[in-house]
Amino acid sequence: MAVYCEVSFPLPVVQSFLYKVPAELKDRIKIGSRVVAPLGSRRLAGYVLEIKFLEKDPQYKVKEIIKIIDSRPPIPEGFVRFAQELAFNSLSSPGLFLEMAEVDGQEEKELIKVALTEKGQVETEQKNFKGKKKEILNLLKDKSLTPNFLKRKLKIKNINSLLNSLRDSGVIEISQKTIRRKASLARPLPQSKQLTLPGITGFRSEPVRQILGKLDQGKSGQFLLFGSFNDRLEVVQSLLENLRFFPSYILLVVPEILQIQKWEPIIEAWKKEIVVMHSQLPERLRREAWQQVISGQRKIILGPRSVLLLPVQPVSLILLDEEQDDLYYQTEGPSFDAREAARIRAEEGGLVIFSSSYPEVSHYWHNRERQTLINLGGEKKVYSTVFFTGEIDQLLEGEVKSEIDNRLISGDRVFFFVQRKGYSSYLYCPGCGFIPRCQNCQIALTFKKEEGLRCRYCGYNTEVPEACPVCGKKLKTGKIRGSQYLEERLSQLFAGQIIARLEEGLDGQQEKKLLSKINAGKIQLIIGTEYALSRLKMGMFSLAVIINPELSLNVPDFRAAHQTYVSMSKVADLLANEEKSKLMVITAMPDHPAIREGARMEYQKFFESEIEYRKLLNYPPFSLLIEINLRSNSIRTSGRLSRLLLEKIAEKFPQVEIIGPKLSRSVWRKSQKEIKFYLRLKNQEMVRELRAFFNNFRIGHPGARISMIIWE
DNA sequence: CGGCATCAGCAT
DNA sequence: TGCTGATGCCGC
Repeated sequence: MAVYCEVSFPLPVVQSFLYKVPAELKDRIKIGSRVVAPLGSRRLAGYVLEIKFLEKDPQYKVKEIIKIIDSRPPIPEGFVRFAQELAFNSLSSPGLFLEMAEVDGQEEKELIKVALTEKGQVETEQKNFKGKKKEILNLLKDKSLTPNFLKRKLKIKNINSLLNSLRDSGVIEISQKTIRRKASLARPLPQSKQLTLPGITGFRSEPVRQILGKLDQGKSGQFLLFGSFNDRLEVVQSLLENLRFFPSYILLVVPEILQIQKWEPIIEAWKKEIVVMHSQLPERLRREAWQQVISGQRKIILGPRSVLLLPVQPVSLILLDEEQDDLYYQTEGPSFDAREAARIRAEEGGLVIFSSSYPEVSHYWHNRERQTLINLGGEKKVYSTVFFTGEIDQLLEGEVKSEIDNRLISGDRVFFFVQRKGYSSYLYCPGCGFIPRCQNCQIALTFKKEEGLRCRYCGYNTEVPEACPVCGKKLKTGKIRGSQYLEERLSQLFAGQIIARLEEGLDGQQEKKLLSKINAGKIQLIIGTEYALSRLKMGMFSLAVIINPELSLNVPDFRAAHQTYVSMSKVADLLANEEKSKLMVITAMPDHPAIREGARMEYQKFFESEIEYRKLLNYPPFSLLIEINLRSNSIRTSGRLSRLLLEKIAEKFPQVEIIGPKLSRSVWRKSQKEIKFYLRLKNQEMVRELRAFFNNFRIGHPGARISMIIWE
């Protein structure tokens, strides 16, 4: 009987590979070992998922492991299982997640360098080559370079075929050497004397008792902590106090690095115990932080979703703050849903606390049903709300203007929340109210003289109709007032005032300057889109004006109302907690629950009406939606794949309803198109089967970049 | 992902 | 015929 092992590589290849373990490595190989193995013509570092004993080789030919990298201990088996489960759920490879878990990087790296040979020196002088080859040789004249550098510098797609042909004609040589780095050694967590929890103390004792009660019984589980940010912080503070001497790690997760600053009170209070970790930390600081973590000196880790992939054990508590935030699943790099990752990690015996002032609607519903909802009560903020249904131009000259004038005189800041940057126009029929809409997304098409009608969501383009297709009248242009329009109007009305526009497209420097001027009170009028909300401090405004929030109800997504509610509440959060604080909403739909309750921060009222709507339309939580995204460089390949995929789903899962597909823009690379569709399921039952099906499909089509998000 | 084969378009 | 970029398949 020979020893074999299953290896996963950090490549976007879902399947693992079987290797034979040579006799001399047999005793040292473990689950979680890092090994070097031949794959194709390459030698690659991968991770051992499984060790097997087989009588003989399977059908295909099996290669041997080259060596074990044992400069640090193997990754704990529990963590390997976590990576596997997460990879299965994310249609990704365990190896990719395990690689992300190596905080201080690989200790061995292959460095490839290209240099001219003597023959090459001569031939370059003689100018024997043309085109790209000539350019490569010229660059190599005085020094050797890496293939990647050449690729970027000369914008060559297929650098290796060029280099290989140059090497074959003997003018260059390609050398390879391994770079070694010192690895940090993980030590076991120092044993603590305290093994059971102490009597619960602290201000927020009731919810804390509820949470810790479960932990004390060694059970895993989850809670939804609903309440204002400050109330939630108090609970966290009390949890940390009670867990202070508990021998386990605590992960505090925020949706983006920017949000870490909101946690300053906790960071300050726990200076000696907490560590902040994220990718933008300089290399040296990150290593230092990691040392403090693995030595057990600091057991509270605060950071973005990547902290969920830190191989620390045991983890007793994971807090996912602002759990409704899209950034938890829409981020660059291997895609995974942080909420799911947190849930899986907690299966080893930890607790997950999802936390928010405006939880995702079905999440709230499920937790209420399961009685895992911890309700700290809504916002208790003092401010007044006014709704206007009129035209913004007139309002800006009348009531709204005098209000703004007052604030400017008393030195306060005023925030204007707009839906988009720039301008945009649309067409409508003055006779019957017809608006040309996108045939895919059902949202109003924007109108530009030069390019006609275009969908800002999927890019669908069409010509301007001569007349209204319904009643034959001539179409008119309507205008949506974006940030640019507003800036122009405000600068006319408030001559002499500096106006800041905080929106996508600012570079880091500009943004910093603007923010520091705003914070210093030098700029009092601030216009911002969604982008501005997480960058401005809470409570720094005395007046906020929300302009046409109903536009965001238009996006073709069943979560549109909730997202509108969230951004309205976030604007309200920017107001100071004072009698004179005022929120003005200019909208055509003052009675829509998302707008009415969003402005007042009445989450539960919004929830009650939204849940009715969900029930009516059979959206989650009353059905389960799987959102599938297919990404590719060319629409043709992804189109072909999506057709194939949908055909197979229809065949294998006839009871599943397919919604879509439609074309949309990638959130991260806006130029990249993706194909999106939804599958509607009655309940959880078939989810695992569908996941297996998708993973299988990926093995058959390794080029396909598919991601899936489950809304239940 | 990266290596490798294959193909089409284009310049010789 | 050879160069070059694009596309697709595969790895144990």
